[in-house]
Amino acid sequence: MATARRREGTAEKILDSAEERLCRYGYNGVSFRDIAADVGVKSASVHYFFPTKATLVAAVARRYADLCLAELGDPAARGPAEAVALLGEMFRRTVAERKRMCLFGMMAAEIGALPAEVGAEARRFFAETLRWLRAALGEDSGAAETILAAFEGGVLLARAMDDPSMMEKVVERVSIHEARA
Amino acid sequence: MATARRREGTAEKILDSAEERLCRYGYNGVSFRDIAADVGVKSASVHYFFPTKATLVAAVARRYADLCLAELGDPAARGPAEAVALLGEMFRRTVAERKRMCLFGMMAAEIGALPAEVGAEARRFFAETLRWLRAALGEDSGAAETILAAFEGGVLLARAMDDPSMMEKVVERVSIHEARA
DNA sequence: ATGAACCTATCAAGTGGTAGATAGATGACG
DNA sequence: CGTCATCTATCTACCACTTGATAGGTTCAT
Repeated sequence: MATARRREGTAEKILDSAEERLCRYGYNGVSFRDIAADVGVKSASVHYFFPTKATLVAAVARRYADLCLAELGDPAARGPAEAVALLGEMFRRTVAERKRMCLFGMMAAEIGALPAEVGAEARRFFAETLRWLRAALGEDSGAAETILAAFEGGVLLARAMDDPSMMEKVVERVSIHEARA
Repeated sequence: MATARRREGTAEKILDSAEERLCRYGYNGVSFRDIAADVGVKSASVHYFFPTKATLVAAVARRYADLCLAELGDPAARGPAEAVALLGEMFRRTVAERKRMCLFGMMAAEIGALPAEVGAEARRFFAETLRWLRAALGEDSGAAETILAAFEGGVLLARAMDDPSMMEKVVERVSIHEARA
């Protein structure tokens, strides 16, 4: 869901590589050495910027959450249908263009294997996204959890079946439902 | 989603432990030694029954998928609303009673880190479950993907927020929507 | 000459996997 | 019946490799 960045220093390149790998292989599928190779440095240099794996992954999570929430913007500035379409489009892009998990979808699945500080960041992301959705839909709608769940699950389905159209079907159907409501 | 078993030999105990750990920590969060300790044998004995990690995890996936699909039964034997309620109940139980991921939800997330034979088993599970749902809903409904996505995503949300009521809200809302349709 | 940004080299722990021994059950055959 | 061979399930002991992490040195711009 996160977008492009340019003119990066080593620290940002490390975050980029870590994010990419976390979204594809999960926490235990990422190693300092792989990240270092992506960036073109040695693994000790990764430790220089991020002393432990927990601090590195927490930094990735924080940057990712901030970027997503910034992209969502002010829920009051949009009607319910537009808000759902915007959120759906972010998920659709993650699948279609990046062919990877939403970072926090991955972290939600693996939460039992994550350092506590990373789990906390995941909880924050979902809480804030739900708050945003509820604000956009109207507080009494009660659809926020289901819409977010459908989008996250759509990514799972599309990845498991290796078929991005799964995600598109979900976004389309949820949008229609919400426009009708 | 899988249910209880009794009078097990070592091979079944190994599958039980592996399934439990896979649902909680993911593929790379499971080790032969941990499983062996659960069962009360040495890791070489696990290799005796399942020579490689890929064969072990594929066996877990096969058993899990077969059990789930057997529990779903014949889609023609139920109306659409009942079918959705049954599927929803299976997901609800996974979260409320086991406090873990649906195995294939986890595998969908981590699919990039999985041996090919395991990924194939995941694809089979989702394809068959969707086929079952489509048969139950009526072929032209087009809601199957979204319903399954919402349920899988509901598990993610409930785990990330450590709040089983998330899953319950999703099941409830999807059921109501489907009963109305 | 100070400090940031790297490096080399290493460590202890854990990984999947293998080799070979052993104890006990099973069964065939004289 | 006895006993010999085979099979199953388990063990101990190891191997090569990867992991996160650390210590200490080098390079280079300010």
